[in-house]
Amino acid sequence: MELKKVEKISKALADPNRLQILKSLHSKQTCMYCSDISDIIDLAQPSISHHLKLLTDAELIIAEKEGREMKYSMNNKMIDQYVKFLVALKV
Amino acid sequence: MELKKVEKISKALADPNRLQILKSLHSKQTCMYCSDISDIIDLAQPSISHHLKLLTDAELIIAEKEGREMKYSMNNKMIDQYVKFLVALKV
DNA sequence: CAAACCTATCGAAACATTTCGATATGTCAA
DNA sequence: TTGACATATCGAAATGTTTCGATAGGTTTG
Repeated sequence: MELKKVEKISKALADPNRLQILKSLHSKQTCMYCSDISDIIDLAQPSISHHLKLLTDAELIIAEKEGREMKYSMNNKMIDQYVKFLVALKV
Repeated sequence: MELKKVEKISKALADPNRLQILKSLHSKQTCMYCSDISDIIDLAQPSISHHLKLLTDAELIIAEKEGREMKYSMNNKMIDQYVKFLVALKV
């Protein structure tokens, strides 16, 4: 994995609200809608949209349009790749 | 691992210079001194000191005083803990 | 089609991070 | 003890991130 990509993923993980979103996605064991996320995180709608964009751009989550809603799900593959890089970093 | 700690480690990993330091620590398969790091990274001395502090505070590297030099080495255990958190995040 | 709804984008304010020159602190060597 | 060296801290400028209100762009429902 490119350092640039590692940096992007690390940045995406470096925020309490975004970590909370990921934890919720995990605990729900399924996808979530924007409205679900509003219930969990105490931020205005544009802020939530912003955080979801950063997570999506880092490909940590996958966004799918479903009617007028957006469906978000965890991208396990990207976590695996990131983890692989980290493990390879060890001496 | 606490979310606060995950955030701190992620922040520490979210910078190209700090990633470069970690990669160098890995490739050298050993500890490094500040001066070694100056050779690799094109930043002023206070900036390098700052980056090393963030990595040390996140416990990704271990700093030891050795005479008037500082010796830095990778903290594999912290990487393991961070990785464990990430893997547990998957659905 | 119009109104209601969901999400994204814009612009700006608040806040955090990065960077460096200057300088302080601690350590060794003569 | 003094001078040279290694690293840390301070203060400030530049840059990046987070947040929100306002508003725009699609989509569904009546």
